[in-house]
Amino acid sequence: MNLRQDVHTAGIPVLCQACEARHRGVCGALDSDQLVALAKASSKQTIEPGAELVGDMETVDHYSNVLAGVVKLTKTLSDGRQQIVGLQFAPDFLGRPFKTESAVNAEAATNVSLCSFPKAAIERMMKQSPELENRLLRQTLKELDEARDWMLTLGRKTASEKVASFLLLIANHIDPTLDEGEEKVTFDLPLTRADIADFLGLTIETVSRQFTKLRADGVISIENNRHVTVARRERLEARAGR
Amino acid sequence: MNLRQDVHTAGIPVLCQACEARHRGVCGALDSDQLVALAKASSKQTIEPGAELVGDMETVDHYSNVLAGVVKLTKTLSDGRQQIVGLQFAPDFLGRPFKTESAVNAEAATNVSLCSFPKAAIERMMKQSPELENRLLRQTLKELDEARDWMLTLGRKTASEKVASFLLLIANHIDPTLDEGEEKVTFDLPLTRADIADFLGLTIETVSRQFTKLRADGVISIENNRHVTVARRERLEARAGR
DNA sequence: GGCGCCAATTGACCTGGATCAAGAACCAGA
DNA sequence: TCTGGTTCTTGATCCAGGTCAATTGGCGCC
Repeated sequence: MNLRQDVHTAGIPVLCQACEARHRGVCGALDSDQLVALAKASSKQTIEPGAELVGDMETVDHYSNVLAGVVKLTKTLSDGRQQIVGLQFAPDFLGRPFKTESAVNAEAATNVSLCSFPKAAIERMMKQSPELENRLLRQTLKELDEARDWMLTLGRKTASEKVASFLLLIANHIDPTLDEGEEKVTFDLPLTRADIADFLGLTIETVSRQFTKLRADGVISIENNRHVTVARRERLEARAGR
Repeated sequence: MNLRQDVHTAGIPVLCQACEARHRGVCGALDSDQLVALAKASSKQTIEPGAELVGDMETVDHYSNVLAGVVKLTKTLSDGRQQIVGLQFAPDFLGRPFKTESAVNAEAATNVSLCSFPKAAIERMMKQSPELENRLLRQTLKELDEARDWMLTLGRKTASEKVASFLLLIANHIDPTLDEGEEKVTFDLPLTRADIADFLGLTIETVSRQFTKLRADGVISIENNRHVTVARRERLEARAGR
């Protein structure tokens, strides 16, 4: 985590080396001239939980890479009902090419650090570099796959399956290296109960009750409301539905 | 509709002119040499409702353009619960670049006519033509926007809001020219009640009851279970939630 | 026309998750 | 260490939508 910050604060135009290392950032697609140009235009910023990054219907003038933390993408009905339609983890790209207005609200769920570029700079480079466009296409396809997976969860799973699915999703994102295998996993929840409810299409009370049930059944334990230990991942997977 | 078939049966390498005319097909991105090559490799096919186009987890060896009809993309849990995660209308592109296996099931909802190409041919052209990749990126972004819109519907809307949203979605797709304005609209439902239920995350009984209610309230009328007339679109919109 | 089949509707009842209302735990600041 | 606000949990009740069970309607076929 500190490594990433160093890359940026050092002021050297190796911008987004960290993103590249994780194989999904957009900057690795550029040649060194382009990188220098982009480095000049880019800026790193740190954001507090709850801060709004991009307002719904707002004109967007920059794109960003998530360097650390979790960003939630939400949609809201006029009466206040809210749904989280996506979670962006490092090193995801943030922004909607080819549209000036965002259809979603982007908000920091945890402390977030971002590297952002003016919209115009990225769009200029997209025209020059097909490789950059290719990366954006891959990331977009990945997000589409994730969105469709989640539609199955939202439309057809029960509350307890939803909560189990959510925990697995977080577990897999926090440390993708131990994806398979590893029976026991530990992580901090990046979302509050209210956020989790908005992600799952449930109420906070239902989420809380499901956590209680999982605790009672010895599947997980929770300390300080955030720090989760999954005792037996296989049992969570069984509950998540296949 | 017959126009499109003529383009293909005529055997002339102006393949997918029809797609191009609708501004979203992929073929317009190619130069004439490429079009000739693609025309040789492509084949037009007509498919009956209910026929499976792409099985879940199946290896995919071709991509297609939807020329007419509606294709449903579904996901299914092991116990049979099903969710429609996308509807593809003409001239949408069908296929998942950069992956050999499909994560969804594709099935004809109505009579469908397709123009399909071998995977390899498209992928070769994608490398040559950045314009083609650009079109795929735009289509994918559009699908992502639609998926996220639908997540809000699945997670947070009531049954009656869901049904109203669905009717508007179909109405807007059937004839996009009369998008705004036009108080009265008429169209054939491309989906059965069971399909609609799977799209909305409801049961057929609930869908049916909501239709009955809309009929009783004079918002719509239905003939032969498929032919829908929306009497007052504005009232539907009010019910769909904003 | 009558018959069989499947899709859609309708009704009666049940239940998972929402709602409403207290508490308990957590945490920041003094 | 207390104190006040926020977040989380727990309990009691309610209701939208699911489940189960007929009935009706559309349509092709004999």
